Amino acid sequence: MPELPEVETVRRGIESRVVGRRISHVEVGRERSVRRVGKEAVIHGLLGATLVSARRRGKYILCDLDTGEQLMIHLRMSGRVLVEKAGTKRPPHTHVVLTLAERDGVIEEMWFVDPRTFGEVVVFDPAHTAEVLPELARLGVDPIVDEFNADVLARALRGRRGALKPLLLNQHVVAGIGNIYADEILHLAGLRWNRTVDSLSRKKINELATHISEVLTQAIEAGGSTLQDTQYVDIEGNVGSFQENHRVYGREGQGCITCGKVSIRRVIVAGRSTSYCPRCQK
DNA sequence: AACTGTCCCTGCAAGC
DNA sequence: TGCTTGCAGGGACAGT
Repeated sequence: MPELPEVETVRRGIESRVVGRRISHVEVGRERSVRRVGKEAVIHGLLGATLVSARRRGKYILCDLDTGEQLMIHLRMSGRVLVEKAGTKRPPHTHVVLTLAERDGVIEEMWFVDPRTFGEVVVFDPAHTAEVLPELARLGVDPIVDEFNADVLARALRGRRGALKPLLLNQHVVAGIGNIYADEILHLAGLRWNRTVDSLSRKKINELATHISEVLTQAIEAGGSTLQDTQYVDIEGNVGSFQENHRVYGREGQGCITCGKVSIRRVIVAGRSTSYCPRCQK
């Protein structure tokens, strides 16, 4: 499922393949994908526009357009962005198609594909960001885009109650971590999902900050994680490889890579499947 | 204010 | 074999 590393990989793909291209045609096949502002705003806002940048904040991709408006793409659970030559057979659930004006004799299309339709494509005036995308202002620190270290993490966690894993999943605390990377980070940090913030020594916070940066950076380098359902692929259709480095996620019942002594256990925390080593994570 | 549980949706795998 | 059921989960929202 797309979390920060997968979204960053898609962002880089958009940056290299779509930024600088003028949009000559727009198709919206399923209105649910554009539910926030509606079909007309998306078509009218994108037609004739050129993407001038592709940024990311948490799991949100934000592109500036030369018209002054912005394009936001959120993949949620099953969203994919693909670029293919015009005329290529589109996969099922291709809900938004942007035709990119001819270049070097080739016409390409950017597809937004999303079987489960949780994802979104939004076009909006940045002057109205607070009304259209109020959640953007509430996003916490992005460990890759923003300056991120133990002090920043300590500040983000200050005053927070409850278990550590739900806090890592809370986009208002740290933006971009989802279920897979939360489990991977906690295993590397030797911390169990139910630890509370006030039980963490300064040394543990330092380690946690280091592991957040490390795991996300390494996962970006690996092109993200593609699970068995192979939902996630990058803009060229390639799978990621970080799943080969997963230490706990999806390894229930298998031996812990760190201690080799006990099996990875799985419980449900905050409605999410959670894998951990009962020996290495305290 | 900040926490937890429910819902949205489809594809896939397990079980009868 | 072919159906039903459960599971996957990001984030908004309602309820506490």
